[in-house]
Amino acid sequence: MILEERYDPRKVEPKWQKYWADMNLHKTETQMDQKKFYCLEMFPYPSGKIHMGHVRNYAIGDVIARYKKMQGYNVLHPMGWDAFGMPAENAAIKHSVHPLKWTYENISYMRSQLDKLGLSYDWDREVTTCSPEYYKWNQWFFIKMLEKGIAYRKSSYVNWCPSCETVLANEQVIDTKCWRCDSIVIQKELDQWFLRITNYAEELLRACDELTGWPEKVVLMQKNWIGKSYGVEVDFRIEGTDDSIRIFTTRQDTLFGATFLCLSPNHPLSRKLVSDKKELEKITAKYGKVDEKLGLFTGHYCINPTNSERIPIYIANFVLMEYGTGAIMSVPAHDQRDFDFAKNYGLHIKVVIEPEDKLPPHPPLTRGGQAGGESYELKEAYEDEGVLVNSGQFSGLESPEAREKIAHYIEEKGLGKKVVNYKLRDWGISRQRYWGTPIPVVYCAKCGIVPVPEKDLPVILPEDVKFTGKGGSPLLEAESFIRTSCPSCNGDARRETDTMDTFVDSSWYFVAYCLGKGNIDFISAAGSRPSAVSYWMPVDQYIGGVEHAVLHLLYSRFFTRVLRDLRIINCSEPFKNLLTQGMVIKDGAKMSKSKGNVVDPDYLIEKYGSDTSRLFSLFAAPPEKDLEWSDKGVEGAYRFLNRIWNIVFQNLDSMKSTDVTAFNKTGLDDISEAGRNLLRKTHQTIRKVTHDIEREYHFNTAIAALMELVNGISGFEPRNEKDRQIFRFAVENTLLLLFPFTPHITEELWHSIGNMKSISGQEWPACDEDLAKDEEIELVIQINGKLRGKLMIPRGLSDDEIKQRALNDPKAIEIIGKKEIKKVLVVKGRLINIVIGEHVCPK
RNA sequence: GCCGGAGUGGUGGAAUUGGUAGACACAAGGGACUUAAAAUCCCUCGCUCCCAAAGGGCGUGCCGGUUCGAGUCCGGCCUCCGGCACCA
Repeated sequence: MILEERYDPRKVEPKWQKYWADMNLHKTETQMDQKKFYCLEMFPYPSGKIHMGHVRNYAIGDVIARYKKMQGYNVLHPMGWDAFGMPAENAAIKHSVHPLKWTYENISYMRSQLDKLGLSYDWDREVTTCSPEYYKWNQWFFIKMLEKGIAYRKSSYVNWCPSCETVLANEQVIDTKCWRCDSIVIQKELDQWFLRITNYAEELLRACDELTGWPEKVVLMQKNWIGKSYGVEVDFRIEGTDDSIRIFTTRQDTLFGATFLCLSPNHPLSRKLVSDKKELEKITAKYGKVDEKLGLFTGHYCINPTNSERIPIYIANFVLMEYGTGAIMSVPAHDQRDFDFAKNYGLHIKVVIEPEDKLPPHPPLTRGGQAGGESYELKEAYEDEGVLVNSGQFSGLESPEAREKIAHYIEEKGLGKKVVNYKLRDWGISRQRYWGTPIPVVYCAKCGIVPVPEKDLPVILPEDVKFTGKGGSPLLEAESFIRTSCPSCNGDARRETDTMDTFVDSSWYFVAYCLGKGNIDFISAAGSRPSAVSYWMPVDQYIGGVEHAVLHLLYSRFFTRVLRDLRIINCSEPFKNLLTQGMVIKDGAKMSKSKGNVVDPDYLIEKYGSDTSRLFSLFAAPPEKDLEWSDKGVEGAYRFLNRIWNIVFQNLDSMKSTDVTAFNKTGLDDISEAGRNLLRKTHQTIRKVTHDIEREYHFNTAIAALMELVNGISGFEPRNEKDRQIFRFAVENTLLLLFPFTPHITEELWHSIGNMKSISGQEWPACDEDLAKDEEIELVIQINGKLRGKLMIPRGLSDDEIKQRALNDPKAIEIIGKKEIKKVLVVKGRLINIVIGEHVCPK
């Protein structure tokens, strides 16, 4: 092979991309007897073109995949398309292009972009979520969940634009207004499908502690999202009726301080207790509005079961129906929201907790004030824990103990019970949209809701529909789709027109990759254990943006458990290790079209090639941190690759004629000092690069180490045969170590020096610790902790010898003078610290 | 408000368990080559005192502490970023 004088990535990169494809080098087989590594990057939404965030994400993944492969793992490294979603539908409305066409054209273009990046994907395993072959299994899982009671139907609220007559996603509601027509968005009640993720709340929470390969931050976010809390439910009898209101609280230590009770406007009792329905409607309309705290007195009272006090019942817009019991006791002295509310409506404020120290900054609280606590003025609620007062038999206890005792008392007296609550809600998956997986049920006048039988799956999403952007989902107009017969009674029936949330698609795609294109089949797999899935799962390394820290990752953990319970999979956690890469920033802000600070990957690849683009993305910051884009930095990366190219080109003849296989450890005595240094540096670099990749994938420092090695090589002039061997050894190892980062140029140079086989099949270099050892070390001399000198000493001196040398150092002698030496500390291989007194030694 | 994370040269970032702060780059300045430029190569590059060198002082957001020794550990602040946000 002939090496061009000048490095031209436009020639080099397509050549090797074709070579790898022709050789089928990235095809992966399931081989049960081989150690495996499943490397996965979050698949993209085919929005049109890839952006720099993708480049970074996939460059990181590709380095890991190629590195693991060189280490002898059987690596699964797949890619696919998260292809259902709203932008396709928006494009249809705006540009009259069918979502299917739009999506597949985008996929085709983006696929070519990924190929240009030289990513080592096994495309035989590609998944496209909008293909019937794929979404059939969304439907099948849904049916299975329906059978198991995990999928269910209930009424819920959606964002609704009255003008467009359509449902809006949260991100389409901008400042309470419709994104397209600026109408005020209202809440509309609809029957929708839910998945009972809350069944798994406890398991998902507990297993968080086993996610040791995840960033702590993400684990914490998941825990907070699940939001477990311990408390009690207590019944408050409504005066003059047989009804009672059940409230939930975590602060039962403040129970004696409850001076009123609040119901959610959506609470079933609200309609019963409020006679003025118009007022109730007003409050209901403001339900969930964060800025206003509104209340409505019901005219009814209830009895605080602990102290028999009669307290008013209010309806309050800020009480959530979805959490706890939809009713709360209000303790204005110890909850700021209740405090504000009480001030607003002139309600009693009764202190039942005092701070233990009773010191400012808390407002002065007079112990034993008159009953009701009106005798002093509070400026704000005291929300911390403390000592109970005005709490009957519990007065004098501290909050934690009081909570235990009061909870026990409540259970004993039959007033309520201890409960655990979670913030996690069931997952609503119904979307009133076209471009998604049809939910496979039919509605029959006689039989009600009937699931589509497995044999009739998939329910195909019809193509001939109209996109107007008005009047809800285009499926509502698709008569031939809607009209069907009931699978149970054969009578006329209507299909469900809602489609599934696209998070369903991405909750199991990593399992689909294990089976491969055309082979996804869980029917024959259920109950048995398909070898491919059990071999590959879990994903060993998952890489993606932190924006998916909660939803996608939590849904995937949930789905994996459902699949486990269906005996399709034999692990509970889908992702063993997770790397959340930082954003790509330019001029201090996230790249976005509106800011005009985007860098176009196509332009970058055309100008510098993908190797340079990859190298810079990996060099400029460690993967988990944000990456500040720098055009100049890209130039620097390009320059570095050029330097390596030039080194190889300039030494081509000598390298070709040097047999590096004859090079070994024997006969090193006659090597020149420069040769010895380069050899040592090479081994040290092997060690450092390996170490940095292993330690949290710190590619930036690994690349820095390679730059140092290249600096060493370029300053080295071989003078004899041994030198030439070392030179070639150093260059070959540079190429091997650099290969996962910049596969094209290294493959080119690898072949140019006479290697016949692909560099991708080579083993990862091993460091020879003997050869990596420094012969001399630099001894740092500190006096009283301050750097005062440096000394080269041979490796392996004893502490005493080191002390002698340091104390004999002229500079040390000068500074120490006649002062007393109090202590001498030797830190092996690093430094010596001589501690001396302030004054001249008296002796 | 609550929960996280981060503050290091002109810039991006290094510094493995407390042990030489600023690796490696970028930018800048100077030089070589060239008719010239680009490219390439070489040198300088935290601040400061000193004509300069030698040498000294200061320096990892701020204040204090522990230690022979602190970017790293502890306490208290400040600033920025991210997540959650009426969850009772």
